[in-house]
Amino acid sequence: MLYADVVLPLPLADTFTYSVPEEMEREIGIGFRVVVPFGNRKHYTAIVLKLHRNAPAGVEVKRIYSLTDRDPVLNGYQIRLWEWIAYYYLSPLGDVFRAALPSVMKPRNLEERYRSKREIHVRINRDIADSDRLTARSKKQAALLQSLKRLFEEEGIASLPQKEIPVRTGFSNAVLQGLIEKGLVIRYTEEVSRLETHPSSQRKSFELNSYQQKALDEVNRCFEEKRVCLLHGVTSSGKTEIYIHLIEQQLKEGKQTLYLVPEIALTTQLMSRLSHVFGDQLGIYHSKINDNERTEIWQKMASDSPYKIIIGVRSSLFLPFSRLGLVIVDEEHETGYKQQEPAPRYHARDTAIVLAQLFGASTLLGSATPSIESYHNAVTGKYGLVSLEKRFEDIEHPVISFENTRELQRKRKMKELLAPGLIEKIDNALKRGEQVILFRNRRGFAPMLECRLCGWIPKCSSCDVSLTYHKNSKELKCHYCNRSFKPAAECPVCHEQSVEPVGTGTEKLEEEVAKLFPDAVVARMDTDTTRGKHSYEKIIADFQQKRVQILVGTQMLAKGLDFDNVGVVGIIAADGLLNHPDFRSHERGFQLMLQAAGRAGRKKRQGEVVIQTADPEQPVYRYLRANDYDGFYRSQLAERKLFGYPPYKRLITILFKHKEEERVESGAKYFARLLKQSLGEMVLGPNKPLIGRIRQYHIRQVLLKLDTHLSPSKTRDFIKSVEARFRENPSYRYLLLHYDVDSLS
DNA sequence: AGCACGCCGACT
DNA sequence: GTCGGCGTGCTC
Repeated sequence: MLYADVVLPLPLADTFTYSVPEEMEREIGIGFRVVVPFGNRKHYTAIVLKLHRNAPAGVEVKRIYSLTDRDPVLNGYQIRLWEWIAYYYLSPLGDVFRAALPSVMKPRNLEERYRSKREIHVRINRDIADSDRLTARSKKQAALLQSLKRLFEEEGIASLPQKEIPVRTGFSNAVLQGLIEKGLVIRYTEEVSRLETHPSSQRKSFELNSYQQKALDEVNRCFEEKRVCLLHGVTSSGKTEIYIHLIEQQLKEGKQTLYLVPEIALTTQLMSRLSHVFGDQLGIYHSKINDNERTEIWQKMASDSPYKIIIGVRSSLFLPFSRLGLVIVDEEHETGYKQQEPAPRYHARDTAIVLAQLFGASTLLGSATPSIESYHNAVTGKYGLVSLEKRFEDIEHPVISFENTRELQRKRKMKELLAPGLIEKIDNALKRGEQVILFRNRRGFAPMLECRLCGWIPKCSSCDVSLTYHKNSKELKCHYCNRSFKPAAECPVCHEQSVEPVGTGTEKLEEEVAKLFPDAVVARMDTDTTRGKHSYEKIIADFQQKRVQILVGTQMLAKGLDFDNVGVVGIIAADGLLNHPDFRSHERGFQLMLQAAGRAGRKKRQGEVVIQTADPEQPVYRYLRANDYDGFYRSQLAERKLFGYPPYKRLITILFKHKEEERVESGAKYFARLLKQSLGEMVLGPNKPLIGRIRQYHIRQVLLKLDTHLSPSKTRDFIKSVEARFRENPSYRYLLLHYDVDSLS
């Protein structure tokens, strides 16, 4: 008897064994989908991971109900990737399955399944010879038949969708109907693809300039020795062109490329550029495409004529590549690459490196502001490093200047939000016919107190992070040590009753700007104004086509957009970017400001960037002014070393949830105690997180700061053994618990 | 996850 | 007396 071990799309770590009906034995294989009964009445789509002849002991084995496909949906590489993710991110294999496949590919009942799209087509009936006689009394029918013949011949096609006939030929449906009734034209249903096709319109890629060519050569040389290479290229240095050349090399070798982009809507410019070059060899897999389209991309990838290039977000890692040669992770520092909820909480950049390794392929990480981790890996020689410092077409770096808002406040020189110096620069830019972008971050999700005079923000006395203001309890809380503080109404700097909660600010900024520059058209871009499906593109297009002179918005504006007429970029409340309560806040603030600054610049004139801050002496601004990524990196690294963060430690956050607060509290304490027996000081907490209760569930967290020399597999085995011991205690058996490996905070 | 089984309280 | 609440256990 043949047995199949299958994985189910449920949060279960184990596989389940089913017997293979005899008639299925020859068709089934590893990576095939099957439908299996599970539990008393349910059927699930499962995937075969193993075939064997060992009858499992002690359980009644059920039969596989049906085989879903004639070919496997997964290949061996995918299965190994799933297993790695489950192991490394401490998540059940079933969760990996759920994350990997589009949901129509794992239907929960027998009726619901993927259906191909059908269209009514018409074609000419070639079997009828005497068409002239049949249309002799109908001029229009004869003419339509002629024009159809011509159309088909010109375009080298055999049929057209019926609904396109009136538009393409100018004849009404009634005329067509006449031809159909006479049997001269045949109507039939055709299975069509949902995927857009876009023939390449630009056969050749651009020539590289000498700097780009040099960088490309270096990347290639680097791949001879190392699997991973970091391309550190300043904004507008033309990284995309280098990517395109690398992809072309892969095409020549018959290899596939995966081009990962962060989960942001701002990649439309990039995607259309790539599809111009690569046409139908390129598959696009982003968050807006629906499940049926995903399924068709998947099927195409599993077929024998797969896409050669996939550009996509995080989940495109799971597509069934067969000859992967290169993975590009663009904007590798973006935190959106880390999946937060639900499990598996994987990091797409790190998973991409593993995927590439499975194929013996190379990985190129690209960023203007690399993550501290990646840059560290490059500097220490684990990755190769290639720098690209010249901006494309000799656009110069923008000049960065600062406005000290605390000083200006004191001298009563501030307008509401804008410093006089910035107002003047905006005015000049507008007079020159240039455009302006103003950023103001939205702080709503982490409310703080702030001195309205000097911008002072209360910080935790032992953790050096800003405190979060809790309206309900009227308390200030520290995310890290969980201490709470009483808010002082008096600012310790100004000695005045000037400390107030701060809210969001783009609307206010828009108002002020509109008042100051009544002749300019002002637009705002934030989550409120981009709710509609195309509102986003519209705002961008309006700005690009210069119908808008001043664009006000949140950080969503900073990423991935290329404009060519921006004279001034203003960052209004820069300090707010740095005061998020976690150890990456300076890194993120720095990256964001540098990216925002990158929006400034024109072909002829140097762009200007104005940063408004209450504390221009902060080191991060010093590095920003000098455009000194390296210095910033070193300062961050020193801090990370001091406080025990990556790359010096590996973080694993363990979250506990239960409806009874005492139960989570004691459970988390018990778990931490068990961990401490081996890991000692590396175990921190449990702490009550910032949001201590979600949906009736109380939460506690334990943070592991693991030494990097510890064996990852032994550590995982140990954690799992602790979990098993923990579960032996009946009062903790149903405590929910999950892991976040390489957690971001 | 999702379902059944089982043990306790408030209802026709 | 039963209906149904959710805590507990299990699914090949």
